[in-house]
Amino acid sequence: MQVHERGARARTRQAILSAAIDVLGQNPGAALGEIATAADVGRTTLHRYFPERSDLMRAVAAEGSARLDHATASARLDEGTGCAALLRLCREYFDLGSLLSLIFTDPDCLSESTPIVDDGCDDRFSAMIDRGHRDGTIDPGLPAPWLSSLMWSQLYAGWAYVTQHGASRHEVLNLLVRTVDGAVTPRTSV
Amino acid sequence: MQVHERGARARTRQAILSAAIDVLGQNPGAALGEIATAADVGRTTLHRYFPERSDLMRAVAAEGSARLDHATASARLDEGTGCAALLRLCREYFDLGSLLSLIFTDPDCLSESTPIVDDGCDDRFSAMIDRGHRDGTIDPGLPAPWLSSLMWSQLYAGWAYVTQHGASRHEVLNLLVRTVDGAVTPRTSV
DNA sequence: CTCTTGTGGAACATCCGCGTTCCACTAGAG
DNA sequence: CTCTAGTGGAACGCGGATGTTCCACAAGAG
Repeated sequence: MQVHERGARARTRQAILSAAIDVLGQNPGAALGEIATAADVGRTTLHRYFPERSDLMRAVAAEGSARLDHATASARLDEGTGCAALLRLCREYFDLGSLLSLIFTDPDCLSESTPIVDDGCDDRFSAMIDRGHRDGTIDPGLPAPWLSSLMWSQLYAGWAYVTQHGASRHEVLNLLVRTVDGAVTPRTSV
Repeated sequence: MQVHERGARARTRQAILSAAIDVLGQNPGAALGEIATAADVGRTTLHRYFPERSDLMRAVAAEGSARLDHATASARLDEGTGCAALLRLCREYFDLGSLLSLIFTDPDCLSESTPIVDDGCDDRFSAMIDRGHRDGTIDPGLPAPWLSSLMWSQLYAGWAYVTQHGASRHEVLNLLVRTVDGAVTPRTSV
């Protein structure tokens, strides 16, 4: 039954990739043995799916980019005010979980597949920020690249806060949205 | 002249430590040879000052903690409103430069010497935030530990922005202060 | 000058992660 | 049952980083 074979192989491959994202997020220089242990497979099996470390890194980058693109699509960046879209994006990205650590601690990993994070060169993101500048929901003094850095750093801080302090994802997400909202909203009094 | 000898040894030791902070900040797993090259000394000399890698790491942690404490003291956390003190702290910490990268990419490194960063367990920091909560300059809905995470993540984002985008330190610091200020200031309209 | 100090280079043994190979075990298809 | 796919363990060679030793060189003190 080839379908079952593919199912088993696909399942193992996915387990390795998920474990790799978790482990590499906390330690980009982790040994392959650690990843194999985390995935609950032997190191031999890992090498059977990804002969060299670089093969695994490429697959991790592809998986991460796919999850990232899915989250971006779910945020519907072109709907509502610029600020509302930005906060929707924060909520979607926050669900990426441990992938946030990997994106932040190993920027070069994903940057070759999807150079979104560091460079603010994502057209959709820039367009969203520009819309916010025009509709008055985002401070025009804050350029899109800086807001990209701002958002990613707070996402990482929030995720680290959850994992290290054992706080509720929901509560931390609320704090995060609150501070991002406050940071980008034009100051009415001043 | 023992003074001169001590001066020479202290100078070399300091050069190694500064180079280690720079190099390890960009790559926590850097080889000792890279650090030695960056410090413009031979690998033999590095081992003469720090026999094992762990010795160097400890010294780096001590040096980082010292710089951190000095910056904290310069911010005079007990003067002015809570928000003003927080922004002063951001300005002082931003001057730490490449040490920011090390603190953020290798949290375990300094956490044993000065567990400030992740835990919001610094009493002076908590007192400053509490004062801000009372004097109305910091949103009472934002707890001190989260503001600590927020501040550090923004500092790292700002430093990375300077090093990668080649932006002016002054401009980036202004953006940083602007967004931190907006994030913590209570919303008057809402 | 000589002697001490600080240094750098070369060589070496060692350790650890990587990549490979081979073999034994288990579960499901037939 | 047999056969096959998938897996895990043991062992090996390789390469890079580490830690050590020895020796040569330069600069300043005496």
